[in-house]
Amino acid sequence: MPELPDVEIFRQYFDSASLNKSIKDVKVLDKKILSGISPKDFEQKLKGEKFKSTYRHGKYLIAELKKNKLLIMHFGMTGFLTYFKREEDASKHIRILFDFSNGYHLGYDCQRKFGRVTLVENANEFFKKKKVGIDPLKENISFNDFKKLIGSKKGNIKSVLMDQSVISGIGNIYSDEILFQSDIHPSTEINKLKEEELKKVFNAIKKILTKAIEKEADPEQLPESWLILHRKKEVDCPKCSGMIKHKTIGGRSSYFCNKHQKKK
DNA sequence: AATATTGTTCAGCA
DNA sequence: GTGCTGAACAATAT
Repeated sequence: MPELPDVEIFRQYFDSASLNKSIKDVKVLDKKILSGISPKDFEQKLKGEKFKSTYRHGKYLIAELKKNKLLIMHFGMTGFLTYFKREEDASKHIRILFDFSNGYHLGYDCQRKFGRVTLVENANEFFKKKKVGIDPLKENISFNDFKKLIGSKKGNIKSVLMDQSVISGIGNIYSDEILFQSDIHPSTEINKLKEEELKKVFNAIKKILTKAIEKEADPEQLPESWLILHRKKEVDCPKCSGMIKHKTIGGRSSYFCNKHQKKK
């Protein structure tokens, strides 16, 4: 679930819940979630601090504490944040817990433990080491830059869209959505795409991610015409008279319309 | 009971 | 070096 729009909503949630509150205690409930730092170090370095501001890069949420102290969170497949007061309102699978001095708690919940949390001094260094590509909403890249960026890649368009070292933030669900709305079959080789098709993809990325954030990344609020609400085999296409098909592409479960997303 | 699942990473191979 | 495939990771739902 947590792709770029979801993480942006997490960021807004984090802001309204946790900014400028004194962190009274930190509990690492599952050390597997931590990367590159020991639970002891992590807890020690955060205790008594405050989250000052946040930003997002791709699927990463970054919270700044003091200068040169940044909490970086990735949500894996099942991660989310939960802010609550009473213990009985805590969700299952909270792996890291922040206690604020106002008596409230912020939980980092991650059922499948694929998410990772770390504390770094330099975010750029972290992203460089991780080979994380550009954020498609933050960096205002031109169509020409986009062409250069993905033109150096080979393989099918879906895999390239999901390649985090090129563009950061697009996962399985949104790559399907982008191609669905661009009328392109997900397994189309990227070098077979015409200029106008690339342009469609370029525009769809921004349009779809922005719209999804506006609708709080909540499927119930997203337009009925989007593929995201019809990710099932053999249902009618919400855009044309075609049929939704399923296939594994780029190692992921992909859905597409057999009529308006014809394989070239 | 077998299978599938929104993400990332790595091994093995072409 | 690049790309592809499959596996591993872990927990749950169908």
